[in-house]
Amino acid sequence: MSIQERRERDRRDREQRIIAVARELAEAEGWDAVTTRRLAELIEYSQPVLYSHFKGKAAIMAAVALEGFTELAAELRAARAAAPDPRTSLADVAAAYVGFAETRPVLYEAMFTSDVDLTFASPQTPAPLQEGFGELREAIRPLAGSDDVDARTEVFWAGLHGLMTLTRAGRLPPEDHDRRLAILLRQFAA
Amino acid sequence: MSIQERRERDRRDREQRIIAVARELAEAEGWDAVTTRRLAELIEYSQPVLYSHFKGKAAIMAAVALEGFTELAAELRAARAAAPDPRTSLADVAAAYVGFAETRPVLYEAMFTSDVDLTFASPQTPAPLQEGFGELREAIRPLAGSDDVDARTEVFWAGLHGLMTLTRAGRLPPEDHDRRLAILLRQFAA
DNA sequence: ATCCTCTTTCTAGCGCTGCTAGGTTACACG
DNA sequence: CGTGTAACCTAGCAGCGCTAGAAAGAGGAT
Repeated sequence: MSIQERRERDRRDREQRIIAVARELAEAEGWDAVTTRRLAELIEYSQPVLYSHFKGKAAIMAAVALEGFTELAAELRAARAAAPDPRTSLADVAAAYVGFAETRPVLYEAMFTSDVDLTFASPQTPAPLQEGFGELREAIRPLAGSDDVDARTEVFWAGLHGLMTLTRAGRLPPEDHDRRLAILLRQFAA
Repeated sequence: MSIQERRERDRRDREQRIIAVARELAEAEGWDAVTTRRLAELIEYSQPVLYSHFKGKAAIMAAVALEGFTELAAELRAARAAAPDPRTSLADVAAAYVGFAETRPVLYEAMFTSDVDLTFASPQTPAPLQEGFGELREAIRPLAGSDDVDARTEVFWAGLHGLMTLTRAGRLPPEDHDRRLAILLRQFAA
């Protein structure tokens, strides 16, 4: 038994290494630099080994994205927990979201812009995704009024996401970012 | 002179054909299907001819995107012009924006999600881009209150853009789309 | 200790991509 | 009717994601 256990452990370790290396490479040189050949070289195995762990390159990106969702959820939770009252809670959670997108742009890209197939808004949705959305929702809830909380959360999220993607793609001038965020917050705090 | 004129006209025609064919191919099979080889085959010239018109594939996509911006601006203008009073004008313009993104998703992708290098929010910004944004701004203006109109427009735009991209990427359930749009509109009509 | 088996891993290669160097063809002009 | 130049194409480079089939290695049985 122990031998097989060791093998499975080694496999899991190697899989983790693939994910970690893919992430590091993406963060250092962008997703375009993440090729199966370079990944193989970095993990010191041949290319086909990657395909014994993942269905393809997209699946590797999805695995990195999942890590991102876990971290984002943790940061949103921390921001909400640290907020003194519900009034500022939304601003703090929003700031955490924006901070995440700004400091980990490559991760954000894999999570939201690239079309890795992670199911959203469904029972099969992985837990970290639901948790992240949940933090946003709880920050919105006290301010939701008569609106459906989920729908209102989705709209707020879309606002944040739109601001981040348009700014990063050079569609919005970065210098006015804070002012725009303040306007968005005011719309939803009212 | 006439000969050279004819040649220049032919060149312009061919350049337009490249753009048109790229767009058709993208709309029929998606941007992944738009390869330089297939484009060359469709315009019945060899591959290098493309590079005598455009710096590379990205530049071809940018040209298609520019067509998209022109059409979007026209549709937004029409929607605003047809709106009876400023109160409904924003809703109509927003509906036109959403309609554009939904009926021409491939164009929308080239315009906003792919990173073609078109300068935004700058004096060098091509006219169609400025016009499209201008239509949104004029629809927002009567409702802006004390906010900076540009900033408020940008936030509203980000909201629309976020809703469209998240929905298209499968991050938001399509069936609640109208409800979300209504919430966004209410936030900005207040 | 040796053989066999089955898993793991690698080598090699397919068909594709964007892009370009260098040779060929066609055409306006003297 | 030659000639210089501009237009164009053939062929190929280096890279991509992915995979078939050979080689190597580890475990169990004799």
